[in-house]
Amino acid sequence: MELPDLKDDPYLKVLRPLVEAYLAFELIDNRHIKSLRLTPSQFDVIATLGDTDGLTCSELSARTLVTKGTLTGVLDRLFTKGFIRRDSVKGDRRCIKIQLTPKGDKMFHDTFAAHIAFIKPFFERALSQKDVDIARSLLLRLRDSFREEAGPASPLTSSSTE
Amino acid sequence: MELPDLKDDPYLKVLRPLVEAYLAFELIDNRHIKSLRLTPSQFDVIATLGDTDGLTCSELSARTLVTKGTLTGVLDRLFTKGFIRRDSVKGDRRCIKIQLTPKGDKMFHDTFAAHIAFIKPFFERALSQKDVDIARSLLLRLRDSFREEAGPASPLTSSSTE
DNA sequence: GACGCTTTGTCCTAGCACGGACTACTCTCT
DNA sequence: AGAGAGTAGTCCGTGCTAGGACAAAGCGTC
Repeated sequence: MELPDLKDDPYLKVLRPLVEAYLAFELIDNRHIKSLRLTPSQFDVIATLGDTDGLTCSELSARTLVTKGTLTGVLDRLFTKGFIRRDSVKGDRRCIKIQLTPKGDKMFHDTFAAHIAFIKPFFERALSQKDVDIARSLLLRLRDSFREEAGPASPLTSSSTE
Repeated sequence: MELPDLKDDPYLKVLRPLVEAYLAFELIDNRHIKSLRLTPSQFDVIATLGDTDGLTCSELSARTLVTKGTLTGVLDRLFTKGFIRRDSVKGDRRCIKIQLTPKGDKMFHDTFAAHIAFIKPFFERALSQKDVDIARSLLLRLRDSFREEAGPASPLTSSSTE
């Protein structure tokens, strides 16, 4: 994407690698998820629901990379696959509590740890322990630079700023 | 996405920052592109076509992040906006040469440098010159780790392995 | 209780992603 | 020349995305 010919610029020298590293990761990641007969969004939702006792749609879209509007369709497909239930919530008839079914829970336990184990060696192979710490720190500084003036950057991965 | 609770694992400590840094960048980047009344894919195509004397569809999809199948639609929309021409190629009637129109060329020159200038400060602010070199090296190692056993990873950003 | 304001989830539009199927054309090999 | 293999671009199906519009429901105030 918009990877410039002006890439000789010293500061932009990190743009391409950032994009390329992420895309290379994403390719591998998605390929593995696909082998589970899930889409990335579906995996995201199942992983987020795992080991909880149910979340509402808005909680789900806040904790995943799936926006509110998209969530409806993703949940529809997970529902027809039998992985989730939609229960009404006592006390607030606007909300719907999304929960994993036993089948969904099995999917979560069968695949989640396996997925992590699959991903991990790619990092181990590339970076030493020390490298990890350095990379982590630099990436977080970059992230924060982009987040700072980003306006309402949405609480996407707002998690621990760590 | 699939960001684990197992994130205490030392090697995965770099997964979240990688994803978050990229997404934070992408948010800013796309926001600016949108202000130009273009989509990221459209910008990608225009930037790639800029300062060339025309590319075929397959060259375009090799140099951008837009796949062959998606390209048709993207080009359709750029065509109706008057930014590109589709000319037949002498000597190979399978090919179509995609070229910027004067209007497209103006768009390219007006916006490309401006976009780079817009992005650059975010990097400058976060990283010193030295940091850039380190980050670059680590990210490239990560990228290559993911690319190695990636099978036919498609010549996406195959550019210089640098 | 009636007024407004916010939140929740759904639906809609335009656009993009991928991969597979398909047609049209070119190239290679015999 | 003819057969087979490869390439170029299009089209299709399924799914995802952002953002905006919307109705239903809850909350605050008077």
